Amino acid sequence: MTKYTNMSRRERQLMDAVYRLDKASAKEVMEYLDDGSSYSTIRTLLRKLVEKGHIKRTESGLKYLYYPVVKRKTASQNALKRVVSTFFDDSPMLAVNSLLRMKKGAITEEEFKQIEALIKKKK
Amino acid sequence: MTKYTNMSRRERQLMDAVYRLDKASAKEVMEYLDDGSSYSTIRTLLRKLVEKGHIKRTESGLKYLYYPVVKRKTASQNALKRVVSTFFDDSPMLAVNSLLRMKKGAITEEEFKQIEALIKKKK
DNA sequence: CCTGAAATGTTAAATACTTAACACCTTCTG
DNA sequence: CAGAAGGTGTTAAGTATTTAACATTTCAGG
Repeated sequence: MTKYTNMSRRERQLMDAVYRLDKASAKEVMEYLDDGSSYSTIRTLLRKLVEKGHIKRTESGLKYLYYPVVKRKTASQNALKRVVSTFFDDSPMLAVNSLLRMKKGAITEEEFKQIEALIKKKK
Repeated sequence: MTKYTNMSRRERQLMDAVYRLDKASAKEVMEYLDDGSSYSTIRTLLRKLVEKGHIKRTESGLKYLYYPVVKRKTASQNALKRVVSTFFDDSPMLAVNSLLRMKKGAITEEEFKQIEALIKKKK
């Protein structure tokens, strides 16, 4: 039984915005998305996300700031897992491969060192 | 203006199934998902995806096999890009980092060689 | 042949998502 | 202190998604 608790398209879109902005007012989210939706619409969507427990909000002066319930780090791991599972046969290494190819420009010395260190730790 | 042509929740779910199965009949998709949806439901969803141009189908005996229009490789790159952009500040290297940490168990000699080769090519 | 299994095609109701209008509440400013 | 600016809360209509029923087709076996 595949559980099926993902978000709707729009909810996902809003969540992505909130994750990128880290913590944002309705206005900031609206400006970030910049897709013509009214301020009212964005507010309603954010409220729904709060109701569903995906984000919380905190007062900041007279307005609210919204932020994700699941920490960015956790969410990023989940997102990667999903991609790895769907497209890379559950092999993180295949995904690494793909990312390295994707990267524009050279890999700097520093980046190289970092990867090397991680790999050593693993071995 | 953020364009907003993503799929619905359910569509995304079906597409993921099709990508994992590579090419599958409605029945196979249903069994893969195993979420209690009726066969009829799965078929309707697949038909919609065909209508929207996300998948195609080909006859195989008396049934149809469905397969994605966008190749697995392309789709995987897009998916990675989205995650990297949302959660890793557009830095593929940060995502690599995260993937290496995620990987269970050690990194084999072969895997290490492969990464090394890729990095060399980049430098 | 004729019947059942395994598909498919079509359609429509139920639910969920999406959008935005309208009314109200604080500040700030002239 | 009136009213504009920038917030908020509530509500409801319009769309899209989601589900599944029902009718139809094809083919294999008795």
